[in-house]
Amino acid sequence: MNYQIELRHFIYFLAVAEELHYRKAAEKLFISQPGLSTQIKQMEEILQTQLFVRDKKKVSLTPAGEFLKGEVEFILNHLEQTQKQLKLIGDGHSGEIRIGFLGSAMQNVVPKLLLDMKKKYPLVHTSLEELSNKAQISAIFRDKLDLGFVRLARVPKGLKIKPVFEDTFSLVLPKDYPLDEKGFKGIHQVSQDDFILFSQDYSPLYYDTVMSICEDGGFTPNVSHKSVHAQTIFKLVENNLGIAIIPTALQYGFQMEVKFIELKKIKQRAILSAVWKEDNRNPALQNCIDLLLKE
Amino acid sequence: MNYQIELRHFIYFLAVAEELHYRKAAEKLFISQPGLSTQIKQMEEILQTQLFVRDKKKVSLTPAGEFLKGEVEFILNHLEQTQKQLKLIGDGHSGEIRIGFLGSAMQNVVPKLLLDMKKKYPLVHTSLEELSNKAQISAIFRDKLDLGFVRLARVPKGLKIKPVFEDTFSLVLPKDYPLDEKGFKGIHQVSQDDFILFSQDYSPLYYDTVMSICEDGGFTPNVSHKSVHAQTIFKLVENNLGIAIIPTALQYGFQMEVKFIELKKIKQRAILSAVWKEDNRNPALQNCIDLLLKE
DNA sequence: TTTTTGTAATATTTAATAAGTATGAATTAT
DNA sequence: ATAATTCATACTTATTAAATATTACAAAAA
Repeated sequence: MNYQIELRHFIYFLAVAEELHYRKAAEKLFISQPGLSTQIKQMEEILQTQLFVRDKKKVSLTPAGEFLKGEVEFILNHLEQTQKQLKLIGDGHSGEIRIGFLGSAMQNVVPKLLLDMKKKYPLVHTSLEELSNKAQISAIFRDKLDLGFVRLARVPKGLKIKPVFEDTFSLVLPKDYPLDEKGFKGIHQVSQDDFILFSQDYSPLYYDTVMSICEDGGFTPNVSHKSVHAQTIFKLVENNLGIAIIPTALQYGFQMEVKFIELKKIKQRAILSAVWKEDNRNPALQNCIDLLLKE
Repeated sequence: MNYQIELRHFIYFLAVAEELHYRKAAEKLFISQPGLSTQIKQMEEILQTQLFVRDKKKVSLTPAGEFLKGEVEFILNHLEQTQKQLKLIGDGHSGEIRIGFLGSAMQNVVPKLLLDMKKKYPLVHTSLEELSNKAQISAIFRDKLDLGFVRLARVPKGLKIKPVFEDTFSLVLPKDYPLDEKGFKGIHQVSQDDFILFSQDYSPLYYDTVMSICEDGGFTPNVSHKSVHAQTIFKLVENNLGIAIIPTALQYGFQMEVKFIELKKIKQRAILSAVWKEDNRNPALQNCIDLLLKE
């Protein structure tokens, strides 16, 4: 008596509305004609609206039926589309990946990944956010980020980390500094200068690495300024407030009056790593990581 | 084995997606928990997509499930509306338009529209609901509302927005405040007062506009209270807890012991806009919009 | 530790109901 | 007339949703 309308009703209705003929519609649906009759009748009862006029020898739609036909076509199409879309998302071919990164990852790793993703999974959207190491780790834990690009040696339990880019370090010097690529023999030559570094808090690994570079050169650097922005560091160097050591990749993309000397002979490397949560449920993420690590 | 998805599945799914708890969802649906479990499982099989993660002790949605939740909300709302429309058409009327509005739209725009509609389309029913900007946008997206009246500068993709009423702002002052229309020279005269505003969350555009009015007056307002109801704001002003700036139209329709000074010389205007979904399928809506925009 | 509590998943049975068969009534065509 | 075609009704069968009872597992409490 008090049934609920179901999609089956809509499918049957549409067949009758198209054929305007119960037997033919029933054949198309591979059910018996009486079954179809009762279902349509039931449907009219549930909706409390007459949908067809059975006018002795021919069936036709009422205005309400005409309206419903349009709606049912829309609903069934929309449903089909939804199912397709759903399957894609479930298989990781669609959806969204939220990526966090350090500014320095924007020089090569991240853009390359975005291009590869777009090529292989054009339906996957990405959202990008520049964040500190710490903020990325925390965001990944809270499931606010799927993938991060950090400079860290290790990460808390539950997260996975893989190096994705290894870079040399470079000295950043003011344009008029009395030393150039040719004259450069070793890091000890700048031991008397003030140093401008990324703050320890922002990237402990970077900080420790730079310290060890200087130690290997036989001195402890005099750190005059700390910053979290490459832009700021360059600006300070430009204004003769000190010199810096940065991952080489960072020298591209800024318009600055400074010069660089790449520290090729030094063993330390600036390592950028990808981080993600082991049990992340985003199906698109695995595809993304596979793409990132495949080479 | 090879079943077909049914609306029942969607209704069950939505309950679980909302409660994230099988037993509670089952109770809400007045069915048994095992029945619900099997139906959801069947649904996942039919769709060939995992929708929930049952993580021993807690249930959560997969990205695919998250996507489906939004779609199901839309589909079920649309269906409900379709049934209502169908019944009206079957009964010889011609449909229903569901309108949402901010309280301030009730002073002129909405009543006028209702009168015009009644005159031109007497068989079209309207349902009205007072909602915040945000709630209207969300309801329009989920097909719970056909037309909204908001104060927003822009709306998400897929929605259309058109200004329909431009209003000045007015100062709201306590009855005994030592300033009146004659003595009023500019907004700077009230720069020392506390301000009571509609909350930023409720109407960001209003908030920003009031801020810019004060900035133009050379000060940053000291906001002491925020509210979402004009009634409350007037009450607070009446009790000398501060002064307010509101769209002028709001001053009508309330019985309050406050006085108003219209800020005629100020360039900012309170703009009320109509919003609707581009691909809304309600046939009565287009007529309504035409009527609304024709002047 | 063991017990209790709260959770979802199985197994089995029962009840609801969609769909089938057979048939009838009404209409048109021959 | 008679036959053929249409949809509706009565009744039966087969399918399947949903209920009951139970299990399995984990977390919280004793």
